[in-house]
Amino acid sequence: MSSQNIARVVVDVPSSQTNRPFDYRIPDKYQGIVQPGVRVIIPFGPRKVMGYVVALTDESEFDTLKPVTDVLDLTPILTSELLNLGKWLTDKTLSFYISSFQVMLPQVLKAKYKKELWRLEEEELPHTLEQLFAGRDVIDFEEFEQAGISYHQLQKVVHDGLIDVHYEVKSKETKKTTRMIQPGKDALELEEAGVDLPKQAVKQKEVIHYFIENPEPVSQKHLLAELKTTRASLKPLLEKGLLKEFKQEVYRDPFKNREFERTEPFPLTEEQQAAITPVLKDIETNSHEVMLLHGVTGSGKTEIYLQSIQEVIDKGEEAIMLVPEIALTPQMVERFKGRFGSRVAVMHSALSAGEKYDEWRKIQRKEVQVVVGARSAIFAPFTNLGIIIIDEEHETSYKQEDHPRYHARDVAIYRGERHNCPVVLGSATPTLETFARAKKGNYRLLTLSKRMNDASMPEVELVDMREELHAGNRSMFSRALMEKIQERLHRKEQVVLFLNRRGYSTFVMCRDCGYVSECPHCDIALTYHRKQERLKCHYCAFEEPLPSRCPECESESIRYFGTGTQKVEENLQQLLPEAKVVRMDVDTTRRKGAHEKLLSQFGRGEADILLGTQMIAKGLDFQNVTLVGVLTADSLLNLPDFRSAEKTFQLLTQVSGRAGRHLKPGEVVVQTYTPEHYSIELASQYDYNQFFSHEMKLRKAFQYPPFYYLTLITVSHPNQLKAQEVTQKICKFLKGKLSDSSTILGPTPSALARIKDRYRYQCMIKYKQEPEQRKLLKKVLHYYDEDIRKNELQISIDFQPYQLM
DNA sequence: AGCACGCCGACT
DNA sequence: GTCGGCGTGCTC
Repeated sequence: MSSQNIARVVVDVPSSQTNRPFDYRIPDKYQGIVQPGVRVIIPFGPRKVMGYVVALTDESEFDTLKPVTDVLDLTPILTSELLNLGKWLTDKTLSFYISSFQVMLPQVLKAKYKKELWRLEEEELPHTLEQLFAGRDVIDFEEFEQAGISYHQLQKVVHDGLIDVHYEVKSKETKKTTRMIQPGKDALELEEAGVDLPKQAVKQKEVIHYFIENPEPVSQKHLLAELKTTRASLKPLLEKGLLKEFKQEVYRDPFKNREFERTEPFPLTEEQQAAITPVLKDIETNSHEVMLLHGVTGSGKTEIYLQSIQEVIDKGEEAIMLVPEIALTPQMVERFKGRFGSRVAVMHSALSAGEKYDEWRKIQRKEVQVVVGARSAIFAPFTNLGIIIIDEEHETSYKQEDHPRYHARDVAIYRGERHNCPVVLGSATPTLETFARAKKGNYRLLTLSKRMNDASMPEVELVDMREELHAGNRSMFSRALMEKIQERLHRKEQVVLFLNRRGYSTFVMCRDCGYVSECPHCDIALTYHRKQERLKCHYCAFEEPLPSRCPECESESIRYFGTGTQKVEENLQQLLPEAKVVRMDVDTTRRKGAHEKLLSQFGRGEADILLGTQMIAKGLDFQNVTLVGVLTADSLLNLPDFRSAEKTFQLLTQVSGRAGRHLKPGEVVVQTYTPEHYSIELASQYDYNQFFSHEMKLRKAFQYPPFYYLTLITVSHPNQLKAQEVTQKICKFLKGKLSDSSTILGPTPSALARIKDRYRYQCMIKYKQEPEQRKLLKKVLHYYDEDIRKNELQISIDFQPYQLM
C-alpha cells in the first residue's frame, strides 16, 4: 500500500470554476486523521477556506502542493455512501459539489468566515491607518472597509510586512457539555480515605459516602444539589485523585418537558395485514423494492409504518421516515416517540440550529435507530438502513426549490438500492407519476380501501357559489354551510374551515378606476398586511404604507380585496358572535410553538371553529370534529399549472379526511364556482381511480408527465430584451440538438415575468428519452459562464419541476 | 467567490 | 510619472 498522503478536497467556493477537487498535501501530524468525509481548512489562493475531503490519493498532476491547514472532524461527517450520493446529486441536478454536500448536513457544520487585519510591527503606520487601529493589534476587516481608506494604502503596508490580512474560518459547531464527576478509586480506598479526613470535613465525607453507595458518574449539578453543597467540597477530593471529572456532551432535548405515553402495536385488520406482509418480507430478506401504499385517509397507514419500523429495529437496522413539513405536528411526533421512545430523532425546521445539530449527532453516533423528519432527513447519516418511508408521497415540499433541486423520493430510491431495503411511498392521493408506475408494475401496489373502525368517508356536499350569488347571498359563506355550522355550535361539536389562500392573497384595488397596487420591482400585486397597515411584496423586500387615496385617480374608495384568513375570521365573528374561532395561518403561527399551542387549544375544545390554510389540511385528528368546510375549492384550479386539477383533488381529499374519523359521523361542505369540474366532483365521491384515468387522458393529450418528462429553464436578466434573446438562443440550440420526439416550448415570459427588477423568460423541454440532455445543458451553462458570473444573467435549470413559475 | 495582475485614462 | 477604474484569469 502506498502512503496516500494527498487529499482531494472540494472547496467551499460555489462557482463553476472551482467546482472540482483540489489537491493538498497531508502533513504528518494529520496522517490517519484526514480521510474521505472529513472537513478541513485549506489555503485557497490568498485566503483560507473550508472544504470536504472526497478522496485520498498518492499522486497529483501538481508537483508542489500546499498542506492542509487544519482538520475539523476526527470522524468523517460524510459516510462514503453520502459522498457518492453527493456526486450523484451534483450530476443529476447540475449543481455544485459543494452545494450537494452542504445540503446533507445541519446548518451549524457550515463554516463561517472572518477577515481581520493584524498589526505585526510596532513601527508607525500611515496616519489614517494608525487612527483606525487606535492602539489595537487586531481589527475587523469590516471596520477598514467602512472607514473608506484606499486599498492601495493597505496594500503598501501589507507589502512592507507591517500588517497582515488574516483569514479565519470558524466552524460554529456548538456542543453543549456538562461537568461529570465519578470516583477515582474503588470503594475500599474511598472508605479508607474517608476515615483519614479531618473531623471538620463533614461535607467531603458525605461526598465520599455518596460515591461508595453510587459509583456511577453523576453530573456535578445533580451531585451538588443532592448533597446540598458547593464545588468547594469537591475540589480537595479531585486534587487527591479520589474523584475524577470529565465533560460530557449533552443534547438539547426539544421534547424535554413532555411525557410520551408508551403505545403498543395495534392488531392489524386483514387489509392492513395483507399490505404489510410484502414490506416485512423485503425487510427480512434485505431486498430493495419501491412500494406504493395507497390507502384512503384514516385507513391506518401510520400503524403499518410503525410496525414495519419495529421490525427493522428488531433486526438491528435503521429507519428513515419522511413526513411533509406541515404534517410534522406534535401529534405525529408523539406517535413515534410513544412507540419507540428515545430511539427516535426528530428533524424539523422549527427546531433551533443547535437542536437540529444535536438530533443529527444522535444519528451519527448511532444513539437512535429512527429518524422522523421533513425533506432533508433523507440524508440522515445512517449506515445500515432497513427501510425508508415517505408519507404523503404527493406533497410538493419533497422537492427542494433551490440548489441542489432534488426530490426526496429520488434520493430515497437511490439509498434504498444501496442499502438493499424497501422504500415505501404512502398516500391517499398519489401523484400520477407514482400511481402510473405502480400500475405498470415498476412499483409494488399495496392498497388500503377501508377506514379503520369501520368508519365511512364523510358525505361531501358541493355548493355552487354562483347560485348563492343569484339568490342574493353575497357573503363568502353559503347558506348550507352557515346552517351546518350553527347546527354544530348547538350540538357542541367542532368545525374545521379551510381556506386556500394561494392565488387569492389580499391585494389593494381602487373601486373607481380599477388601479391595483403593484411592486415597482416585480410584476406582482402587493399584499396587504393588516397589522402594520402596509403593503408588502412577497418576492422582494419592497414595502410601502397603505395609500389613503388612489395614486391614479385620487379617489378615496381604495380597498383591500381577496379572502385572507383575517377577513374570513372577521366575517365569521360578525355572523356568529357567539362562536369561538381559532385562526391558523402564517401570521398566527410565526412564533415558535404557536402552532402547537393553537392546536392543543382546539383539541381541548376551547374553540368551536378552527380556521386555517394549507397547514390544517394534514394529519389533524380531532374526535369532536364533525364538519369540514372548504370555502373556495377552485382557487387552485385557476393557477397556470398543468397539475392544478391533481392538486385540487389531493387537497379536497385531504381536507375531507379531517372529519368524522371517530365515532361521530362527519360531513363536508365544499363551496365552489365550478362544481362540474371533474377534480372537484370526483374528489367529492372519493373516486381516485376515476380521477386517475380521466387526468391521464389529458396528460397524454397535452404531452405532460407521466407520459413525458419535463425540464424547465428559466432565464433572467435586468434587460428584458437580453433575457428574451438568450432564451431564444437556448431554445434554438436545443431544437437543433435534441431528438425529434422531444418538444421545446419557448421562449415564453414566465408567469412571474419580473422579480427584483429582473425579467424572466422560460423554455420548457418535454421529452421521453434524452440521454444527452444534461451534457447539452452543461454546455449552455458553460457558454454563458461569463455573463452568469457577472451576475447579470441567471439561468436556472429544473429537472422534473413542481413549481412552474 | 475573492483576489491579483495588468492595461488604460485622468490627475495631484 | 502614479492613482484608481475595470476586464481577465487563477485558486491545488
